[in-house]
Amino acid sequence: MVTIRDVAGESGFSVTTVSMVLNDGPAAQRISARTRTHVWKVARKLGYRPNLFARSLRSRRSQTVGVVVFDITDSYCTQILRGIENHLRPSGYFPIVTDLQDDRSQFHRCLDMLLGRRVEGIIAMANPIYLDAQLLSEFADRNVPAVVIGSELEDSSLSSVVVDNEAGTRLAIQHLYELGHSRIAFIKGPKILVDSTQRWRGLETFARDVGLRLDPKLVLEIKGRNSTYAEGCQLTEELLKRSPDFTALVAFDDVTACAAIRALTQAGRQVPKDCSVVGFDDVPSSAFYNPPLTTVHQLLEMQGSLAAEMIEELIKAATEKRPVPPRHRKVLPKLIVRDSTCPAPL
Amino acid sequence: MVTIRDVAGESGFSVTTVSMVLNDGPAAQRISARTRTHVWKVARKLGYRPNLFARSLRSRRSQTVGVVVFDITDSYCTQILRGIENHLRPSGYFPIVTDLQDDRSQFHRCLDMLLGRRVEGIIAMANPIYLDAQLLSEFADRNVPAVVIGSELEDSSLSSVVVDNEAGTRLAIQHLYELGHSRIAFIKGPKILVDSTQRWRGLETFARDVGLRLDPKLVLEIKGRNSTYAEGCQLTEELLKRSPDFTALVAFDDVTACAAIRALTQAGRQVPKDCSVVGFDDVPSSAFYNPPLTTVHQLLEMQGSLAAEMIEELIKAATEKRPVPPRHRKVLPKLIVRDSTCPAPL
DNA sequence: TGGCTGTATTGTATCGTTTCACCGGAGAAA
DNA sequence: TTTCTCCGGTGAAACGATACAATACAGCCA
Repeated sequence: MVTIRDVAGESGFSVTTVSMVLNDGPAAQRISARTRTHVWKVARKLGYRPNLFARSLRSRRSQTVGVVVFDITDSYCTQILRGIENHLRPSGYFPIVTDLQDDRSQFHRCLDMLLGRRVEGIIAMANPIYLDAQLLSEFADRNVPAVVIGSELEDSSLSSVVVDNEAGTRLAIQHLYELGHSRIAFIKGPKILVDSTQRWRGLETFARDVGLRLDPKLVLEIKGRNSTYAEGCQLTEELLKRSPDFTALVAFDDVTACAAIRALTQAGRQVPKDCSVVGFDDVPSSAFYNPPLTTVHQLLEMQGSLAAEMIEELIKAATEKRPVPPRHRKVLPKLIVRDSTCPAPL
Repeated sequence: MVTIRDVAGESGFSVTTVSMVLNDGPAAQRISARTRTHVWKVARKLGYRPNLFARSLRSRRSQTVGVVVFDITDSYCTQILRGIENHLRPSGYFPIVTDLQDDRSQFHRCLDMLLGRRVEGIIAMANPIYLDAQLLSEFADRNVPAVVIGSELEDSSLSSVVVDNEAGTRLAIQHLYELGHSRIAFIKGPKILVDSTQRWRGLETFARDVGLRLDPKLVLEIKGRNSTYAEGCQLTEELLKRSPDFTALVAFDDVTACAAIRALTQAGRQVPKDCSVVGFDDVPSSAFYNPPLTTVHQLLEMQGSLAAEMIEELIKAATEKRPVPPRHRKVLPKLIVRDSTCPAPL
């Protein structure tokens, strides 16, 4: 293994000079251009790779950011991850990922792991079921800059990035309204999720704004802690039983929407001809559903990118011992129209 | 930050002793039990966390394994990742993940990243389109133990883990055969993938074994470099045009199978009543398709786990300068029967 | 000549561990 | 008594980088 000392020896300059040149920081400007190019050439020739352990040990900077995902097999997490990574790369930070595996109790282990590896900041994806305010307050305790994605923390000292749920469902119902639907059924999300309330509010306010009546008989709610395919099917069957004359359905999310389509198909109703369905999230498989699903797309990659940008700011502020107030950003989703919606039957 | 020196001072023992005790290696056996418990107690009391940079710098061991995924947003990769992580954790290794982002040209960057972080071994997920033998030979050049998942490398010096494709498709066609189907259509995978050949061989040999005739008119092949929903639809339409009397279809993979179901539905044929469909891979969304898909499940988590086990062996061998021959393991998939298959119409 | 300035470069301590050779003393063997 | 052997533990030198203060030297003015 070739060390900085080897480069120094071969180039005829001191290790200090080599270090300054290779780091290409402000200090490198004090070194003459001739020396700089020469040192670079020698380093390249010898195939020098700085030892990150030595570097981090001395400089007390790890150049890493910890990322806590609640389930690495969930595309929600990985799309965000993609955004984080791409944003972090140019700045020289490296993401270190730990997976909660949908298990709240692993949070401590993950956090310890990251702190043990001396990450300079942490980005956490908050499945509200697993990651609550109490758990998140640990970040503050440990005195590490942190950004949370997917949980609104207006009152907290943590920064956050969230999707604008209300705007999203407005897009969804507006789309159906413009297609001429007026008998619309709804499956609301579980009460414990703030997303549920926000998404519902978007539907309600739009309906009020345009004077659309929402029939309470056509509104059902997921009882479980989170949405499942099975419950989606079951609630749809219940809706059909209650009042089979609806021509469109807005589901809390894509899982529920797909389940609804399945149940409608099973009941002999064709989607979208007999009933339009719209979801929320735009999970990757929704584009290939039978039929392809009209849904609200969260810009997950962008959310990751934003979070990365914010954590970089926080880290910079922290190293300069400059206090910064937490920031809260909300990203606007957009409607993706596919084949699960069509004009209302006359 | 509390260091080992603080623990030494507080406990009254030397740094060396503390180090030996806390590492709990063979050397710790030379220290009396009284001392050991005392040191542990002090370390816990002070909240001591060893500095991994210092440790790795001195010991020349990073306790990390590099993982190269070809696309982090692909559930194939993340399920394997889950298996790797769970296997690695108890042994104290930490996986460091880099993402090729479906871009072959990023391979060098990823590899450099990992080697720069001094990983002790590498596990690579081989999407054969992006990761070929030529690229993989780099591992050998860089002299780092490596295991490849998803690419058969019998002749190579690299170790590998693969799914038994042939056994998988045998299960698929056997299932249809037992349901009474004899007019079966097939969509073969792209020629450049070895998986395609292997999966086809499983179908052929089973047919030969039971005396089932495969009509060449009912066999189509994906022309693109990899399977897509669009081409799956198109090929299914072509099959229907050629000879609409088939009662079952075996697709190369789940994407193709879902596309086939979509195309069949569009053409007015109900699945499974008019035509059974079976896929391969069991991607998570297949369980929620309309209808839920019968498919061949690859034990991805187990594949990851196996790869992790193998890399640990290789690392151990390498540190002991003991040569080990590459190993090649093949895991048996299993059939998951859902609602896209049913007995053949009489 | 001497003193001053600024630029280009250097020497050395240091980060927090592990490693390796060594050591004091107690008991056993000679 | 002397020598040996363990046992239980220690001191100091790495590991490979960065930080900081210091220095050599050329150029310039008085």
